[in-house]
Amino acid sequence: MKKTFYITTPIYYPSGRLHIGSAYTTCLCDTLRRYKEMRGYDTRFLTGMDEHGLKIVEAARKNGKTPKDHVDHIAQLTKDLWRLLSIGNDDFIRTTQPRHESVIQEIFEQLLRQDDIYLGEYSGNYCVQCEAYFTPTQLSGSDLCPDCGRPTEIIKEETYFFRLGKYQDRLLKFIEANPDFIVPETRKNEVVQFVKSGLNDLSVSRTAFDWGVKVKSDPRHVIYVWIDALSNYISALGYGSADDALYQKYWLKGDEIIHVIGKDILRFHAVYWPIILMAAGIPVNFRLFVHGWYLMKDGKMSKSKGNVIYPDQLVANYGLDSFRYYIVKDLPYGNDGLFTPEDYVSRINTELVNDYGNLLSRAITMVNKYFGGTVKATKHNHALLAYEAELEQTAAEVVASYMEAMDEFKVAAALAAVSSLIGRTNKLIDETLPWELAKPTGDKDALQSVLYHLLEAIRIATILYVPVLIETPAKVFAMLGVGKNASELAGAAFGFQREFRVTDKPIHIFPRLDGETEIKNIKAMMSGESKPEAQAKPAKPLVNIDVFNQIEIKVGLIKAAAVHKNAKKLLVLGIDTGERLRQVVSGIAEFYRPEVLVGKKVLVITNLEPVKLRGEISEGMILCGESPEGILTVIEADPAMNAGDEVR
RNA sequence: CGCGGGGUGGAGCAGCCUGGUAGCUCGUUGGGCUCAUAACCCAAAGGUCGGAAGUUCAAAUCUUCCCCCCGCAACCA
Repeated sequence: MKKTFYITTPIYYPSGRLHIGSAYTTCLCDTLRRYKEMRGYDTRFLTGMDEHGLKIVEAARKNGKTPKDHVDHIAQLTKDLWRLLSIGNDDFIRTTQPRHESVIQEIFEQLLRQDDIYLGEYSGNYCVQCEAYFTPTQLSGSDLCPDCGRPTEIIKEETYFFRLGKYQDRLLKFIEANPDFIVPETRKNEVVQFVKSGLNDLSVSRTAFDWGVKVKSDPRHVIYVWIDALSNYISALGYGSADDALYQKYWLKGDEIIHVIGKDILRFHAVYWPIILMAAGIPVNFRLFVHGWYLMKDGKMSKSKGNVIYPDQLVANYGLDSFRYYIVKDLPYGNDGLFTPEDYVSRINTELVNDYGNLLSRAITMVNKYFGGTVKATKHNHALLAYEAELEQTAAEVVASYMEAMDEFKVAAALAAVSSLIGRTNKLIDETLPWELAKPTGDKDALQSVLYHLLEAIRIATILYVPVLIETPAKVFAMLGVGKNASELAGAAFGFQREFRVTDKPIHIFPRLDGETEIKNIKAMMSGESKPEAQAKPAKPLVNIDVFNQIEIKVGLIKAAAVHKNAKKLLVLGIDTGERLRQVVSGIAEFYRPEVLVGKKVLVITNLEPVKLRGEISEGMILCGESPEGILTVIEADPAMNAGDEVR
C-alpha cells in the first residue's frame, strides 16, 4: 500500500487578476506534490476558488455582469493560468458547485442540531444608506456614518453564531499534542497566543446579501465564508456525499494532509477550521504550512507604484521553467522575500544558465570531442581519484539533504543543495583539467572516468530538479541518453548509470538573458505599460440642474492649518468663508504641509452636514483634483476673488 | 502602547528558540583556466550584527528601555 499525500492551496478569492503571490503558493504545492509522487506516494492536489460573498456581487455589478457570469469568467482565467504554469492539480473546487453546497448545508445543520450553532442577534450601529455596520472605533464617538455622514441606527440583526469558545481548550491541547500541526513554529506561537486570549462566538451567517449557500432550515440566511470556504478541503473529496471514496482514502485513512497557506489567513485555518472539524466529528489530521509573501521593493504591490508583476508575463518572456524555479527558490522558508527584476534576471543567469546549463554543454562537448560521444564507468589509478570520490560523496550528501529539506517543505533549501552539487561538479573540471588528460602524455582512463563523473552528477542533479522544472529534465535526459529508470529518484546515486551515449549536438537549455535589457523589460511590465485594465470608473448618472443647485460652494481663505493629532492622513483647517470661520477636516495631509496651505484661497462646499472625523468636527469640504494615482491637489481660486464669493 | 513583521559587510537574506571562531547568494578587486553561453575555478577586501543599559567568564543570540522601517486596521466630507 502506498502512503497517501493530500495537499491543498487556499481557494482564491476572485477579486482580480492573480498575481505572483497566488502563483507562488500554487507552484509550491505543485512542486511538493511532484516530489511526493517521486517518493512513491499516492498523491492528490486540490486548488480552487472561493466564490461567494458581497464583494463578488459588487464586483459583478460594476462589470455589468451577474455574479455567476463573473465568477465563471475568473475561474476560467485562473484555470488558464494554472495550465500555463503546468500545475497538475487533480481537482478544482468552486464553492458555487452543487457538490460543495450540499455538503456545507449538511455540516451547518449538524452543528445546529448539536447546539454548536445557535440563532442570536448581532447589534450595532447600522447605516441604512451604506448597508453596513460600524464598530464604535469606526464611529469615533459620534453616531454618524463614517461613510456618508448620515446618522446611524442601532439595529439588531439575526445571525447564527458558532460557539468557538466551547472548543478552546480542546484546540489548545490539540496544538500542544501535535507540535508539527503548524509550521514554522513562530506561526504556531502566534496562534496559541490568540486562542489563549479567548475565543468569541463567531458569526457564521448573513442576511444582508444572498450570494451564498442558503441555510437549509432557514433560507433567509446564507452561510458566511468560514464554514463555506474552509470546508472545501473535504467537500472536494466527496465528504458526506454518496461517493466518499476519496474522503475515506485521503482524509480519514490518509497518511499526510497539508494545507499550504499564506500568513494572512493563518487564523482561519489554525483556529476556525480545526474547530469546525472537531464539532462535526471529523478527525483533525491535517497540518498547516504557513509561508511568507512576495514583497516589492517599494512596499506593497500597486499599479501606481509601478511594481505589480503578473506570472503570465514572466512566463511568456522567459519561459516556464525559469519562472517556476525562481518563484519557489527565492523565498526563504516561511519568511517574506523581495521580488526585484534584477534578482529575477540574475538568479536565472547565474544558477540556471551559467552553472547548470553551461555545465551540461561543456560536459557534452568534451565527451564528443574526446570519446566520440560515449563514456562508461572506468577504473584508473590516477591521483585524481580523490577528487572523484569527493564528488561522489557530495552527491550522496546532497540527495540526502535535499530529501530532508523537501520533507519539511523547505523547497528553497532543497534547491540550494542541488546548486551545491552543480557547483562541486563544475569544480571537478578545474581540478582535473580534462584537456591535459586528453594530451598524448595524459591518462585516457582517468579522462573517461572524469567525464563519466560529470555526467553522473548532472544526471543526479537533474532528477532532483524534476519536481520544479517541467520542460528541462526530459531534454537533459534525452541529451545524455538516460532512460526511465535512471531518471527516477531511486536511481539518484553514483554508478546507477554505467554508460552514457550523449547527443552530438548539445543545445543550450537556458538561453542567457541580457541583464540590462531584460531588467528594463521587466520594469516596463511592472509599470503596466502593457496596458492594464485601466479600471475606468463608471460614469456617474446624469443629474438635474436642481441637484447641482442644492450644493453651496464658496471661496474660502485658509487662515489656519494643523495636522490632526489623531490621524495620519488628516489636516484640520480653519477657513474663512465670508460669513464665519469654519473648521474643515481634509484628507490631504500626505500631500501638503499645513503651513503652505495658510493664505490659499480654495473652494469649499459649505452646506454639507457637519461630521466628526477622528474626533474633530468638520463643517464642509474643500475641492481637490485627484490623479489616477490618488494624489490630491487643492483647487485654488483666483486671488482676485474674495472669501465668501459664491461659486456656481 | 491598536495588531503584526523587521533593522546583520554595497544589495538580498541565514544565524537568535538551545549564548562561546558572524555564514550564504549577488556585487567589487586580484589571480587561474580554455571544454563551455564574457561562462567556470581560486583568493582577497568589506560588518563595533539599529542605539543604550543589564544578566554572564562570554551576547547578533537572553532581559529592559529607546530609535527607525514595512504591512494590516483606522482616517480622505
